[in-house]
Amino acid sequence: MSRKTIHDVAAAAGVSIKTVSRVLNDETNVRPDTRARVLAAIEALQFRPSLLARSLAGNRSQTLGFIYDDPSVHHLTDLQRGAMARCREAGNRLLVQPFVERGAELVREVVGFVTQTHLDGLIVTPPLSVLPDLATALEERGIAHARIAPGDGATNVPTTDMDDVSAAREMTEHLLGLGHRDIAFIIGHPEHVSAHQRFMGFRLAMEAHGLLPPAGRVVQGAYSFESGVAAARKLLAARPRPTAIFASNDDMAAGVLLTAHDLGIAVPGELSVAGFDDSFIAGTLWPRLSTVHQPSFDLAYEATGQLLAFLKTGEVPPRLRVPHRLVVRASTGPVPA
Amino acid sequence: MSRKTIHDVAAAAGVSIKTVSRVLNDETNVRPDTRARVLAAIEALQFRPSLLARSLAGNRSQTLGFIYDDPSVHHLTDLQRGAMARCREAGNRLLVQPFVERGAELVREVVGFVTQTHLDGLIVTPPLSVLPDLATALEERGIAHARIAPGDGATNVPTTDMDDVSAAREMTEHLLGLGHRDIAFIIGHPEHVSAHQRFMGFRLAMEAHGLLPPAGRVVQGAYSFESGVAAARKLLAARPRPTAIFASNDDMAAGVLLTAHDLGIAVPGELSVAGFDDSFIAGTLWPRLSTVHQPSFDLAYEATGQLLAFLKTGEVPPRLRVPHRLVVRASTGPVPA
DNA sequence: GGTCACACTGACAGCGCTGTCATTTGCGTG
DNA sequence: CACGCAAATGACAGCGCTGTCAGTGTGACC
Repeated sequence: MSRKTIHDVAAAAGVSIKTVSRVLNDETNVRPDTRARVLAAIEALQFRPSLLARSLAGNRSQTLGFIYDDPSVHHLTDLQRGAMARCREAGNRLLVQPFVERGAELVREVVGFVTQTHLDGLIVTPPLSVLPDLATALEERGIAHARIAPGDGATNVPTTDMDDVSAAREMTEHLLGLGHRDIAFIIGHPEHVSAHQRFMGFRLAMEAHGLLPPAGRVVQGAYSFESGVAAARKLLAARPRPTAIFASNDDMAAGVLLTAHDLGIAVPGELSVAGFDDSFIAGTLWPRLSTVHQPSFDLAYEATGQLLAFLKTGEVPPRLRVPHRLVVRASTGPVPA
Repeated sequence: MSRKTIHDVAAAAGVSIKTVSRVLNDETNVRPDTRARVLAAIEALQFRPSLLARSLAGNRSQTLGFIYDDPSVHHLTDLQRGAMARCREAGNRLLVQPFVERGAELVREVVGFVTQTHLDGLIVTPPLSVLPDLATALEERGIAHARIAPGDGATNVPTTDMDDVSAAREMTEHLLGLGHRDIAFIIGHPEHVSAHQRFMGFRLAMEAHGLLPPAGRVVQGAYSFESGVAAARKLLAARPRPTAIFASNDDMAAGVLLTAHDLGIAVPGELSVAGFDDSFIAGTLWPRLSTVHQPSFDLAYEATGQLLAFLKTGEVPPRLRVPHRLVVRASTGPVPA
């Protein structure tokens, strides 16, 4: 089948290609019966306008880029789904692309990606969203983008995030409320601001109760399942053991849970375990994981919506803070006697 | 920044745009020093050719589509990663798009998607890869595509799959070898051929031992975690209980495991649980899940490679069967006394 | 030194659309 | 019924490349 073009439609409808173009783009000043005739021709020919030609001529590609470099599978999947859903609604496309480089090389790659593919804008997910040189480069070049969870500090681009500090504090208070005092904490990947913020929330809550996380009770993780296992091994080898472990995401919490089971430690009888994210995995673990619901899908959905709005109006919407909520399930319980 | 074009480069290098184009496309018949001059100009201007213009003029978009409609998160993620990795290597882009429609509507949507975006080809994942009318439509319209796990039956397009029947048989034999006779089975989503093939493998192995799956021991699932929970509830309510449950993917097996824990049934002491896929989740569950390693990543990686090769040579490579392997971990054990 | 072949280079059309601007049409008005 | 004006429509350039084909330079050879 040779491709149908706007010329075929124009010929079939007995109008000029420009009129077809007008109908295609829902422009005004087309008489209803002309429009109907064109529509009929489009339908009859099964015509689909070429997005390439459209983008090239119109200087808008109706395509957004989604860039990531995330070690946590579930969180990322949800983000991608959210961005894609919003794009679909708006009739846009989403081009997903991972970037593992850093520094000048990353900037080159990303800018090249945008330039080559005529992207209208970019959804920048953590940890890429925190990199200052990338942010600067994008702004300097006038590349529209939305940042997801870039940390505190004002941005002059559409931004969505959640309150990681408060969320972590709430979870810590939940643990404290259950009587725990010796609470261990597994920090997330240091490149993510969320890792620092969650740790901050934890410390704030502890301090509010006059507690300091004792030496050896705070372990560096990397947001991956494996790093959760490694951290748990270390923490659970100590004597006395902490009575609770707060892992700063679900994937790491899953590692803690598994390790506890391996060591024959009852959860939550002897050890409470808390996660963060409420990703798919949280509900599949046993015992079901107490966690903080992080609306990853919404975060990306809203960011995409904001970016689209910005593209249309040119106005930067105020930072959107998506609400979280504590989800207490079965993995946390009263401190053992 | 206004976009740099091939004209800018041509002017800077003191050659015609066509020569720049030649250098860009690694064509022959460019004198080395001319080439060097052009390359230098490209570098100096940080020029990136527009893929849109290229595709439009050259009639090749260097972009593949990846279409899916999969209820199993992990399997899909791995497929996408595989396809993306292969595309990257080849300097292509991958446009990921879900399709939930069926029948004529699906065909319309997919064909429209390909036409609009000038896709060079399509990676068709299960269950879309089994739909006969989609396959026919794509072939009729000459849309190059690779099918992943489309089931038996010859195809005249690049195809990759694994031997689901044998794999399920091996897992069943593993269970039989542990002394289990009363083995329950949870079927996958009926739209996927793999669901039928895995069930077939199970039955074949049982029959080889003179066993028939007793009534009520075979339950329909849908490849989702929730369907695994529902199926397990049903199966574990029966008296006597089966001594083993073979769920035809990991997500459902996770549901079984959780349900067993909820009911206080020891795994593998009182009940063995087997999965299929060896997805991310399998290693995070407790006890660690015995499963069949399905190389989802490779499946998509190879399919993409085959499609790319087909696009280049026009020759349909023979169907590629990616090897699987039984992964015995901790969730299966000897039949209880 | 002339000829020829071949490596190299460039001019130009055109991919399928949209933007700009000119032109035509339709309709109310005096 | 001519006139004026807004609505409707069309002609045409051009987005940034590649394909085609014609043209130019260069060296080998007699």
